[in-house]
Amino acid sequence: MYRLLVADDHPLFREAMVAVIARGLSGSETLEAASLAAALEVVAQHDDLDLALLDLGLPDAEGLSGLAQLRQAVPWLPVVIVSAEQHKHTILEALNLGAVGYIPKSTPRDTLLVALQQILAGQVYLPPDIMRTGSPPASPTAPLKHHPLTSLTDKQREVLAHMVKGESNKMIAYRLDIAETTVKTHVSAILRKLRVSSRVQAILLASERDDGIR
DNA sequence: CGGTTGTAGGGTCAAGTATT
DNA sequence: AATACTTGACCCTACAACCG
Repeated sequence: MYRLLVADDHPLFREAMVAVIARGLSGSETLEAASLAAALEVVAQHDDLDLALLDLGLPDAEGLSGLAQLRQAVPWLPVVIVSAEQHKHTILEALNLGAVGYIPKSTPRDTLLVALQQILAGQVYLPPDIMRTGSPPASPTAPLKHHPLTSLTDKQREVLAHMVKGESNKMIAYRLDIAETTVKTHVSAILRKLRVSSRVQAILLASERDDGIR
């Protein structure tokens, strides 16, 4: 079915992840790595991997450098970060480096399975509670009038508000009674004005300044 | 399905010109 | 000088076609 790589230096957590995957994604094969070097070795030997779960605390990788190295080695392989850290800027940075998701280690087993299924289906997973609360923004004292969100038009803010709710372009088009292509254009403009490269990053930015889109 | 590019219609505003 | 009209630039919105 699926072939996944779990890269974590804690054997107990690694084994727990393997057990959860075995139970929830029956028929899947899980490979293990206790270090970044081992993970790079595994991905070099297996070009049929569907997903890699990468811990940020690997002994031979500092912070997100492990993700960067993995992405550089196998750009085709989707990588999801599994970490105890839940700072929003770290998540944003991981997404910038090409991660397809971010799963906190505190995630319940069932939620973890839903997240993995979502990611394997080609979607991006982010924990909703982090998107709502998260860490303070990089410039907490920056006045709202200088926030890039204020440069958005009313319609663009309306579209962004629906994006924050997790709605697809198709759903947003239905809600606003406009064509889907129109929504896409708005999204393009939003990404350009917010200086981000994906809708997920725009959503994270918007959720930091929730009042800025209302 | 998400995103980009090109095109078109409509609204706004400043600048120029004509009229009173 | 004051007012009204015209013009052109610019922006927003919407859409189709296309790509990955």
